[in-house]
This record gives sequence, structure tokens and C-alpha cells, in this order.
Amino acid sequence: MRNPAFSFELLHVCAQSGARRGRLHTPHGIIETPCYMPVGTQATVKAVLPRDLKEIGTMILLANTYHLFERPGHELVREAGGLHTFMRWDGPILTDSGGFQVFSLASSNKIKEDGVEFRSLLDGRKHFFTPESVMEIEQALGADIAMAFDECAPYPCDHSYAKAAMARTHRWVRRCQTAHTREDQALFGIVQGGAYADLRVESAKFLTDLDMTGYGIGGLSVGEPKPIMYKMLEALMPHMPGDRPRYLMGVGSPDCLVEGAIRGIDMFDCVLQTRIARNGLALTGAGKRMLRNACFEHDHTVIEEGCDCYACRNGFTRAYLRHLVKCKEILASQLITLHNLRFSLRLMENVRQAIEEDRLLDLRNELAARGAFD
RNA sequence: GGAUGGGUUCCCGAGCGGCCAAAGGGAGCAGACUGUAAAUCUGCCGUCACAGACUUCGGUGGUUCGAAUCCACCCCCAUCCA
Repeated sequence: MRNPAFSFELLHVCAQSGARRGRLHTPHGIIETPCYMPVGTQATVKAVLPRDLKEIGTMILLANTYHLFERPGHELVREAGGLHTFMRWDGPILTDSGGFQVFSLASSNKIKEDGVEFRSLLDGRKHFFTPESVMEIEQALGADIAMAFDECAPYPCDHSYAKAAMARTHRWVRRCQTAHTREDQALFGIVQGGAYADLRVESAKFLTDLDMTGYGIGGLSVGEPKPIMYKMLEALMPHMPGDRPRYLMGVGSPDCLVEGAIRGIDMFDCVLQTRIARNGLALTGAGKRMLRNACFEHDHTVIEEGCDCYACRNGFTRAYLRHLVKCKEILASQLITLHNLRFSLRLMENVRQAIEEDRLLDLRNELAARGAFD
């Protein structure tokens, strides 16, 4: 079932860490991996122009099936010529299936064998999502990569529940495969299994047998301690096919990006960068900086010396950004978002280079020593 | 000069005899944020030796067991009338 329109080259494996340096070819462009993918849930990365996303080195964006179904509706996007045309982004796009909303909006939906009943956040109406209907929506949206419809179990949850959610996810992914026909779009399956290594391994094996174009690893970073997440990755990774991209869904704090790459992850997405930016928090190589705080009132230096983002390159100071944050000015969100995204994309550039040079563990240790993960 | 309505903790603004250190906003300070219901949310926000005590509601006296709340006078402010 692998889609021939997509190919994944494994360029190098870091001798020091085992991390993978790869290249994923898609109809809308090439993705160098490991990569970080900015999230544009509503067909826009909040506060950033597509032009700027391109300039900072974004190779692929995320959008969300559930949110775009609710508004503006997938038929409208289809009518507009698909997501790329609609949102004016001609690079690769990945659509999440709405599986995460099964988890994050758990209080307003009901999970059944056939699918999930969602209560609309906008008008309270009920919508029933099935693997088939989600495939219909994702194909209408027309992203390069469509994620299968999965059930993301919460943490903590007991073994039997995690197993049931995993098994359902497995049944659903086969239905997704059957319903998915678009040849210029790849379908990625999603490994589930909660915080249970045996289930993770079982899920990895099951999905491997389905010979999919790529694989998501879902249901992690849902509240469990990081060591557990890492343990899950270590347990399941030997059972993942080496010649397919592996996407750790929803994970992307600076430390997790590096630790994930070390454990063989090729793709990451995370809303953290953009969300914390809108709350005045900037990422730097020496740790996070809450620019709203009083200690920056008279700090006339840029967010991070040497950073090549628009804000730092052009002398926007912490004192000025603090002022913008306190005034709730839109520019604060724009500048800090751009900075955080550039920080993360540059981090991955460094990770890729370190893999090529077989020194990713060294890089990890250097970053940690400088406080980049604080 | 007369009439009326007001003066409340940094600001606005509730309270109108005890349940008031005083609602609610704002500002200020801090925290959270990982497949985005997030330009959101949470906590603190009179002072201190802080499970308690002390000082506050324009000022000064008074009534009362008890007052930001009632009374008297005074000082300001707003509007209106001369």
C-alpha cells in the first residue's frame, strides 16, 4: 500500500546515536529529516505569513482535518482548489486526522466502534466521524500527507483500555486504507498503545505489515513523564520499518526534538513554539525567556544574540518586545512566533548536520550544558 | 450665593449598620502551555512577627455592643440655577 508518488531516502545513520538523516519526496517538495513541522491548525500558522514561513526554512506545514471540516468545510476547500491553493502555501502539507481531537475534546464526543460522534464546538451540532468520512475530508483538503483516523488514549489509562483503543485504531487504519484512493496523497498509519511497551510493539508490528508510506507515533506527550515517552520510543522503534518516515506526533519541545531524533524519529510537529510565543515566551539556546517579566523592562538586547530570525537580526529588543506583550500588540505575537519557529527549525538543521557528522549525542550534551532544554 | 449628586484599597467601580480587608473590572507581579476550543488559562494583588493581629473607605467629632454604611460640621469634585 506504499504510495509510489512518495519516496523516503535514508541518507545516513548517526554512528554515535543511531539517529536517521533522511529525505522525503512529496508532490509539493522535499523534506529533509529529521524535521520540525510548524502547526497551522486552521490553515494558517497563527501570526505568520506564508512568505515568512518559507524564509525561515519551513519545509512542511500541518493543518487539521477536524477544524477545517467544522470551518470553513472541506467542500469549500475543495472548491477553492485544495488546501495549498486556498492557504497560499505551495510546499508540502500534512493533515492531522482529528484523532487528537478525540482525545482533547473527549468531554464532548462519544467513541463507538464505527467512529466518533463529535459535538460541534461551534454550534453544538453532532457530527459522526468514521475512518471513511475522515478520508473523504482529507482527500478533499488534498494535503500531501493524510494521517489515518486514530484513537488517542489518555494518560494514565489502564492496559485494557489502551489495548482496546489500539485495536480500534488498527481496525480503523485498514478502513482508511480501503477508503483512501488519492494517488498524490500519502496515508500514514498511527502507532498507539498508551504507555505500555508490549502494546506499542504490537502496534508497530501490525502497522508494519500494512506496508504504509509512513508512520505516525501517536498518543505520546499526553501528560506522561518524558522518561516514559522515551522508553516507549525505544521499545517500539526496533519494530518499525527502516525505510519509512517516522513521525512523532505532537512532540516538539527543544529537548524532545533532540531526544526523539536520537531515538530514530524523522518528523515532529508541535504547537508549543507558536502557542507560547503568543503568551510572551521565547525559546533561546540558554532556556526559555518570559519576555513579559519585569526583569526585561530595561533589557535593550535582542532575544538571542546571534539568532538569525527576523526579530533578532533587526534589533528588536527584549525591552521593546516586553512592551508589545504588555500592550497585547499583535506584533509581539508575530515577532516571537517567528523567533520560536526559526529557533526550532535551526535546531533541526543543527541536528541534521550533527547526524551527518556522527556526533548527535555530543550536540545533545552541548545544548543541555548551555541550558537550551531548561 | 443656592440646588442636587458625589468623594471607597494604584485606577475605574460595587457596597449603604454586623456575614467587609471590603464584589467586579483594569493595571501590576508571577506561573502554566508538547498531533491548538489558547492573542488562552491560573495564582497573588492593605501591612505584618501572616491558621492570627493591625491600619484602611475625604476630614473631624458623635450615635451604637458594633459604622465604609446613620448624624453634625468642615474640605473637595461634578452638574444645574442665580
